[in-house]
Amino acid sequence: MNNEEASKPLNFIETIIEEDLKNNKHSGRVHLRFPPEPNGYLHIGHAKAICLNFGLAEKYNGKCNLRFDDTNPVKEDTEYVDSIREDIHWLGFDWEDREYYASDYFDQLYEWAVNLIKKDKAYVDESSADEVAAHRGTPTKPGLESPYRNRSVEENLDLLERMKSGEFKDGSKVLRAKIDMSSPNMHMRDPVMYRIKHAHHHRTGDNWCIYPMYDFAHGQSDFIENITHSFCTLEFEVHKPLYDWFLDNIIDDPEVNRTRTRQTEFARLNLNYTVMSKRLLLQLVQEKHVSSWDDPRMPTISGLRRRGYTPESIRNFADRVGVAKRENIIDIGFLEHCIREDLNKKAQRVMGVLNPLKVTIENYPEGQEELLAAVNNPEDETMGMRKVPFSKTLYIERDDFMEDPPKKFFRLAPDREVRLRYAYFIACKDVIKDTSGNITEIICTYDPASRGGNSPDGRKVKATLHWVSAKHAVEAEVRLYDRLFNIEDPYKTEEGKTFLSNLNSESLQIRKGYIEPFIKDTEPLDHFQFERLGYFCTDKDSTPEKPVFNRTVTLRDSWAKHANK
RNA sequence: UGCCUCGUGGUGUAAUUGGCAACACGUCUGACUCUGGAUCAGAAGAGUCCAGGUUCGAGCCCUGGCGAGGCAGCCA
Repeated sequence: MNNEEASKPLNFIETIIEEDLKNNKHSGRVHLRFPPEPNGYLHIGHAKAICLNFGLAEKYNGKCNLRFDDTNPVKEDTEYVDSIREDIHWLGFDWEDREYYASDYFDQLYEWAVNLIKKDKAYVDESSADEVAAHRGTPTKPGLESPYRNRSVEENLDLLERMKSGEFKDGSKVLRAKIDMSSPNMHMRDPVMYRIKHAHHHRTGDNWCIYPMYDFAHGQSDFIENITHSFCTLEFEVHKPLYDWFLDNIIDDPEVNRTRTRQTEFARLNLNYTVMSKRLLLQLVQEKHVSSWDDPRMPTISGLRRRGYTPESIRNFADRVGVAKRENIIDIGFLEHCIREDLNKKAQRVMGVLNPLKVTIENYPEGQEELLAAVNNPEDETMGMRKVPFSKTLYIERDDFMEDPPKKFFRLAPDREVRLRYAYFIACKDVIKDTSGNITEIICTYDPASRGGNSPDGRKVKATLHWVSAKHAVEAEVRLYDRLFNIEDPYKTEEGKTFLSNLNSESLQIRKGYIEPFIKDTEPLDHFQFERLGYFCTDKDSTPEKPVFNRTVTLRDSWAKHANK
């Protein structure tokens, strides 16, 4: 731990860990785990949990396991385990050889279930699912005991064995813990431990036809792996008494029980202008509202990666949003701040025009070309310089010219002079329009003495524009992304509508861009700043013949802010 | 009308045995600038959900309210 870390105030989770360390509860060990279910792609909310668990392990010189919580074969798939592995590694974390699966523990769990029956703490119930639900009561009304609750140990043992051997149909029987049907905590009302599912499991194949429930697998998995602290999100808070009940009834040694893992809950991450539920993200993918799980508009880690987010920016974001128990909604602008901050330091600068306006420099010699020196990154001298070609016919951004400019518009206008970055001062002399009055071209003159961007007489210009030589420009597809939803809270809908009605129909706009030749050899995941426009990232669809860029985020734009007022 | 958890600037997170409510993002000024970017300097913005109580002193302790979220899958 460095000094900066040591002086930073602790969050409530670090306080718990340090307290346990101080009391030597686990002999100085900190051993955590990140336990995703492989039923979907990881999103930025998971990134918070990943950074929390792996980050804490790093900070306290401990370990963090990756454990797939794969107790429900009908929802899970190896495609998801592969993506989860890739995403965590990409974020920069490593679980070494500690990649575990809840399904690794099926034998042990079964043995514990048998033991619980022997202690008369579990029974086989053959009520239907509807009956079980009806008998459970409601949060305000106690439940009713099942008619099968008091079978003999022998009968229960026999029935469980036969459930396991495949004798019964799905849904016909369950194994339940015998706890308290009148508990004020619904989860303690004889929770289901095992259900019958004749389904193929991505790892255990057809070995099993009964599968443990989350509650009967999670705490025990933590225990088996010798986890010291089990961090999960708030919705599991009401499960904690059950987490403890199973372990208390499984572990016979009181000393082991005293030091075993404890669950601590924290508030999950929420972001405005997006949704963070795997179910809804799956729906967006399946119904083709987005192209895939890694569509750059998705809040998935793979989507953010493709969008151009860096691991550092996400880790920094996770670190800075902090962790607490109260519900929170983080402004997506804060995530954007984090990526701008990182890319500002790292990104290669390049000039590109996305909405071109042709400029002819009338006093520039026909056929002449020259190379002008440009800085690759003003924030990082070591990134060096490059040459940008200049010629008589250029493109500038259409927004950078106004025939009749308002008061605070500094850019190009008739008879006004501006600088072309790293090139020359130019002044607008004429405007050419088509028959319907649209501007098709502007005619400018340049000042040869201002080569490189400064005029020897010291005169100032109020604006510097980016530009590209028409002849040398590389054509590219540029994908401009915006927020996926129109409103902060996509769940807020009119009567009878779903979150889909809040989808932003303009979240993707495709443009043909003209980029300086420097980007010719770009490869997927390269980051650039297109000067004055934003940060861009080469897409995986990109080819040398047809480069494709995704806009990660715009630059901050105080003019746009002013213009919108 | 049950149980659990949580209420601190617009947003998020702090305030370690009670001691002038701090930091970040955002917002607004100004400086600088070959990116209306970055950077730098500054400002506004909460008296800590409410009401009582203990105390010289309460965001923190006590009591009572109010509000928000979670819990009734053979999902996790």
